[in-house]
Order: sequence, then C-alpha cells, then structure tokens
Amino acid sequence: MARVTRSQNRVDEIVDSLIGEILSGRLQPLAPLKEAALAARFSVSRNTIREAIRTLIARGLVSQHRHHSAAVGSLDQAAVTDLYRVRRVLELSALDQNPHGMPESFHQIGAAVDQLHHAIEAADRPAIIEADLAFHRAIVRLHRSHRLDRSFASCLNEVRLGLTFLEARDPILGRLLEEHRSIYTSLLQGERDRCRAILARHLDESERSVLAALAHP
Amino acid sequence: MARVTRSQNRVDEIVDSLIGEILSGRLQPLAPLKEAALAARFSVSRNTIREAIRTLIARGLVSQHRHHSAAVGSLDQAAVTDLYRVRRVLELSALDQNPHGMPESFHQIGAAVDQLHHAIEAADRPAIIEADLAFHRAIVRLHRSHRLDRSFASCLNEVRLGLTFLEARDPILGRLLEEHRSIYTSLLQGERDRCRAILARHLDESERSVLAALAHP
DNA sequence: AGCTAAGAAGTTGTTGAACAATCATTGTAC
DNA sequence: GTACAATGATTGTTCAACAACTTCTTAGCT
Repeated sequence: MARVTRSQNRVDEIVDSLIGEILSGRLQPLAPLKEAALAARFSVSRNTIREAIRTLIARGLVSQHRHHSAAVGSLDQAAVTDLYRVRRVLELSALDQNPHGMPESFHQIGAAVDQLHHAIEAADRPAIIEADLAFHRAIVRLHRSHRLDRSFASCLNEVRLGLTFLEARDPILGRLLEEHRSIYTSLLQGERDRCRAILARHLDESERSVLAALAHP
Repeated sequence: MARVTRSQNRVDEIVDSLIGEILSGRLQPLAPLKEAALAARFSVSRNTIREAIRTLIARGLVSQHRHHSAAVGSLDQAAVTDLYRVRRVLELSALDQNPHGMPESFHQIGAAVDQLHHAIEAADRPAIIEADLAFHRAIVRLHRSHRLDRSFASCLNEVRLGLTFLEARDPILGRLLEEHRSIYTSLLQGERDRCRAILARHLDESERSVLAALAHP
C-alpha cells in the first residue's frame, strides 16, 4: 500500500471520514450507509460513494448483502472470540521477539502507559480506550513487521466496535493502568514469563468483559 | 466479510478473475491495469472496473499512484523479509496451539502432504506451489481463527508473487516433500520442539531462496 | 546536434443521468 | 386476516462527458 501522498482524491477522504465516524461510535454498528444520502452529504456523486463503500467492505468495517444498504459492521460472540485469538497470537508472541536492543519500541510502549495515565486523570473515556489500544499496538510493533502492524490495527478496529458497548463503570477500566504498568516494567526487566502471564490474564479479562457487555445490551 | 452467496455481482466476479490471473502469474508484477482496456475485455463499464481495482488495492495485491494506471504489486527485499516475519509468527505459534484433539485439522495437513506428493509425481510445477501453500495454510488453521486464516492467506498471496521468480531447478523444491513429511509426522507424534525446529529451518531456507531469486532476475 | 517549449494523445478522477433488478411497504380484494 | 398486486425506495450497472494530469511528440531555437 503506497500511502505516499495520503489522499489527494475524494474517495480516500470519504473513506477516512467514515472510518472516523465508525470508530468513534458516531456511526453505530448496524447503521445503514445509503448511497444517495452519503452522496448528498459529501456533495459527491453516487459512484464516488460506491467506491468508498467498496473500500470499507474490503477493510472489514462494513458489510453488505446484495440489493441492501451497506451497514456498519457489528460483532457477535463468535467474532469476539476470534478477535481475541488473534490478539493472543500476535501480542504474546511479540514478547518473545527481540530479546533486547530496541529501545525505540520500548519507548513507544512506555509512552502509551503515560498516555493512559493522563487520560484517566482527565476522566476522558474515549482517550482511555485510545491509550489502551495504543499500548497494545506498541507491543505488537515489537515484531517489526508492517504487515503484522496493519493486520493487528484492523483487528483492534473491530475490537473497538465491541468496546462501544462497554459500560463506563466496567471494573476492567479501573485496573487498566496498573496492569499496563506491570506489563511494561516486567518487559523492561526481562521477566519474560511473568510478562507473558500478566498479558495473558489481561487479555482473558478483557475478552470476558467484552463478551459480557455484548450479552447485555 | 459475509461471503454468503459468493459473487452475484459483476465486480466480485472481475475481482476473482483478476486475482486468479495475478496469482497464476499470467498478469506479471508491475503489469499495468488500464481501466478502459479492462472494461472492454470484461464487457463492462469503466466504473465497474474502478470498483474492482479499488478492491484489489484494499487487498494489497495492486497499487496505484494518482493519475497513473494501477499496477500489479511486486516485492522488494524488504517486503519479503516482512512477509517471512509474518509467516514465522503465525506458523510457528500454530504448532503450540491445540495440544491434541483436533483430528480434522491434522487431516487437512496430511491431505496437503499427499497433494504435494501427487503434484511432484506429475511434475506439475503450479500444482507443487499450490500444494506447498495449502500445507502451510493448513498449519495456520490450527489456530482456529477465521481472521488469522484470512490474514495469512493474504500473506501467502504476496509470497506467491515472489515464487513467480523461483527457478524450476531451485533445490528447495526437491526437499519440499521430505520436509513437509517430517513436519507432519513430528506434529502427529507430539514432538513439539522437533517440529518447531524443522519448520523454522524450512522457513529460513524458503526465505533465502525467494530473496536470492529476487536478486537475480 | 542538442535543448526547450508547445501541443497532442492517452489515462485517471469525477460527475450526472438513466434504466434494470430487487426489496419493502402499502393498500385492496377476497 | 390472508393473499396479492401496485408502489416506492435502494442498489447494480451503464453511458457520455469533461477536468486534471502525465507522457510522448513535435516544432522551434541556439
């Protein structure tokens, strides 16, 4: 993907715009994307909107049945289970990579911890979720692979769809900072097994929370 | 991706058709995809072709710069290195999954070994490559995750782009069956470490071959 | 000859309108 | 109340046009 001069064309602008609305929750899961309405809203032709929607479908954020409006994707239990399998594979194996000697990557993880700290102090819920995801993205970045980063980002985007349902008072949000910190410090100190264990438990709890939130709308 | 009634529309048909041509090598890397020409060839409007090309771009098989024809993707050394990082992560960790009790998955791996055997007897080069990839896909399927399967398939598609350059006499093709067999049997017998080691070496050699083939056009 | 600038041709980016195919709803007859 | 036909909304696809941009060609100048 040559993202050289990111978006000098309408379609990509609209794609980015819609992705933003979907991930921020402004466009809720299952919300229909009607071509004519979007064309009017973006002052653009219907063909342009169709290309944008095709792109969103290929990225897995949107789905469509023939002769029905495309709709923002949503998660069922099977999807959540699947997503957390992906997370476990990519995140846990990332800890094995790279015995040491990659200070920049560690720094990014630490930065995500700080980011979470500030978001919690400000009680800014969207920022908290963003910081959480940034932390995990930084971990996967230890693999040093563009393609894994991209796949994982797409995975987290779907997870974020599920986080929409997470109640603000969910206990997992309270423990977030503490757990991220332990993961970070144990990683820094080379306590490989401990780090793995904490992250694994962290993911288990997170999965449980999302599944529970999904069950009680 | 609801691939329910796979393709009742022209765009998806064309996408599949083009993917076939790209992966089979009939459309070589860097070959330009001109909208007008494709529209004429498929007896379809230019807009339809544009939607198809957008889909191919989103899937990473094709790239495009503004006001230039889209072109079949090609690999450089960095891309190959990246792809093999993905392979190592997804394939090696698959061996850890699933201590036992998933006979169907093992069966698929065995079937891929047989498939390779027949392809080699028939000296059918495309079939050999196909069987090779099927073997590795089956391994990743041990993860039991649709999304990982999809990501990995997309990764292998890119790898296949590189295999185009592989000389028929490449020594790696001769050892293929033997190595696949050892991986399969050691997996069956639960010799986890030995299996990992063989697969890891297998991937190292494969990467080396592809990189070498890429260097000598 | 060699370089530059103007023009021509080809290609993508985007639009607007049109019609067919299909789905959803409404209203009517029984 | 059910069956069914008419209606409207929405997607699938085509066509023709023009703008924006790139590349090739050609003419002119030194």
